[in-house]
Amino acid sequence: MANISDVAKRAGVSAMTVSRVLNSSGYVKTETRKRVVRAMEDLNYIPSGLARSLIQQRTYTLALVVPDITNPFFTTVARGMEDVARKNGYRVVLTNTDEDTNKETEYVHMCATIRADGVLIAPTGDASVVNLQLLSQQSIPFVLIDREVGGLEADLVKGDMVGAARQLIEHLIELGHHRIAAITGPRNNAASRDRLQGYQWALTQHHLPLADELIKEAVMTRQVDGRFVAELLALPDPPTAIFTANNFQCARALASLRQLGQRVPEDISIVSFDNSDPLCIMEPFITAAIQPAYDFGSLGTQLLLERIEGIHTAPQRIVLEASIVHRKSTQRR
Amino acid sequence: MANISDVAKRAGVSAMTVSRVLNSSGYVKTETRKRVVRAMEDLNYIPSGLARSLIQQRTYTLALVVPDITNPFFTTVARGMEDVARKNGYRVVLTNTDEDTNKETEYVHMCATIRADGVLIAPTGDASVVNLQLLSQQSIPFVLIDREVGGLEADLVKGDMVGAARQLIEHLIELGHHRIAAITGPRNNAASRDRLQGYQWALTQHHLPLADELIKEAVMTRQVDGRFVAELLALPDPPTAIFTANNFQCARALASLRQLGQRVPEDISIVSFDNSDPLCIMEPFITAAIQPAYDFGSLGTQLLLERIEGIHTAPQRIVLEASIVHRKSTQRR
DNA sequence: CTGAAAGCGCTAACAC
DNA sequence: GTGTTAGCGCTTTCAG
Repeated sequence: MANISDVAKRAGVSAMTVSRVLNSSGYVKTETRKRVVRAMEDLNYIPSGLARSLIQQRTYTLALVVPDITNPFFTTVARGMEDVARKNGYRVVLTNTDEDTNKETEYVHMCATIRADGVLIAPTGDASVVNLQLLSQQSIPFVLIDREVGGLEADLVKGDMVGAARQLIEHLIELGHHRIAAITGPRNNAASRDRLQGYQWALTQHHLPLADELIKEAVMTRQVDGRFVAELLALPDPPTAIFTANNFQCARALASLRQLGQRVPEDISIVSFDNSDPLCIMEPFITAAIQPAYDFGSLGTQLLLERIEGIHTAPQRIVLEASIVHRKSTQRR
Repeated sequence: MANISDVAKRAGVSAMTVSRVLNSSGYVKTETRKRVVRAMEDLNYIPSGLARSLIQQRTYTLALVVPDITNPFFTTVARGMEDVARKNGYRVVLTNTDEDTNKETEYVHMCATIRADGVLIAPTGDASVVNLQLLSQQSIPFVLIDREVGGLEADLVKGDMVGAARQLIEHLIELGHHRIAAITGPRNNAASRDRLQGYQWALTQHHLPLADELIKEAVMTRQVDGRFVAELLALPDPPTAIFTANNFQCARALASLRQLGQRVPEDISIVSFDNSDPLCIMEPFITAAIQPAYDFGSLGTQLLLERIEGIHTAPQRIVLEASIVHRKSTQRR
């Protein structure tokens, strides 16, 4: 692999002149430039990003740290990030924590090792605070997406999940449901807490009782426990509607319902979050709160780039509205 | 951000000793080591991967270049790659070409710039050959997955798509279908060609006519043209079954059918490739050829790592069988 | 067991 | 316009 002095030698100039051509900086005689360009082509020269980054103290690399790259929500975030990053001359490195705080630690460490210029991160939970501190220590700017971390002031782009959950539940209440189950994520995760809070507020405001047995705490990944639905239906006074807090929980709930011979929405209603996977247009039937995932990525990255350029100082909080999409998974009771 | 000589100074040793501790290479007195470790912790020292890679001429970074990271097939490939890479001390950088050969060129260039140690790539099509040559020029090992490139000898992991498509079509034929439509990908793409070939073989072997009007050439991404199905059904002698060549084509076909009031499988049967997205377990009803996507990633990466270590020399070809999963989208005619 | 010198490939700062 | 020198942060090589 040719390096800069190979090119310089072949063009009969110094390395510095080659560097100038490379960066279109400083003056280079047109004729010299041509000779240099020719030499670069002859040698298939591609400059080393490593050497460049080492001296410039800039890698033009951003990292995206998400809990599950197979979740359509996060792949959409990734696209939003990618687009903004590319437009600004940055690369993106994707990483996947599997909702595991230790893996997250590893990846955050990696971000430091590769000297990423900034990190967009959907933290696994409140325990992520140590990982974020690591980034701060290394003075790597970061922006949180989707999830806050208890007691941490930082740039953030999230959805108004309390409000969205509340609307979903109120929709059910208006349809006459008052036994509404919730399958949500773990409580050490701010996104889950918000969604559950919206659920609780709606019930409380409408003077409906909160029943512990109607709340199931599931994981946010694909490995959602399949028994929750059966347990709910086995209750003495079973729910007539189910609220699920994400893509996977909803899919699993639907599968369980089908297995148990329950029809949606005739026998039971269901609402969810983020159920927007175009792959599932085949059954576009879940009434859901759709968050603007692409904007999470693009706005988050813009914030991050501003941080990197050192433009503003006070942490910014961007809260985006979700849109409630009424489809066919709910029915009057 | 602390560097190696900061640590050295604090520990009262030379940079070299710190390096030895870092790499557990050479002898360091236990006591000295302790002092060094202490200093590293005090300073939150994280060594620069840039400087390290520059001198070692190894980045321990692999790249995965796929046409669509939102396709569950490729996210599964990514997981397979990630797992093997991590186990061997390598990082993975994911990139997304959107089935666009120019974007692919950019990303391949990026692989060279960051001095990736190797590349796993599902090429966009036959035109990708120039991109692969670029890699060869830069002596960056690569392994093809899923798709061959016309006239290029290279390491490869793919599925037996001809065979799998043939089986799917034969299944339909056995059910009494003889007007079978095919919605496949572009012909400049080896994977599409294989699938179409399997379709054609099956028909030919069973002495059924090949009808051009039954073959629709779609894109492989989400943006599948929605009119194909309507066009097929508008034919004087419309098909009684449809074969789609990937996830997105199948989803779009199903949506169109539903819109047109066609029931599956009562009115029309449908079979597909790779329809294994767990998110769609809600309607697990497509009879499909499921390729071992995870193995594409893991085996491909193993091959790649062997290449990087320079273990073997003759290009290896690994062809994996798909499993035909009979579900509920087909019916006797 | 530890250190000094050199250099990976590039560019910032200064000469000429 | 172009070249020289120095150094980014680390490791290799060789000395001690």
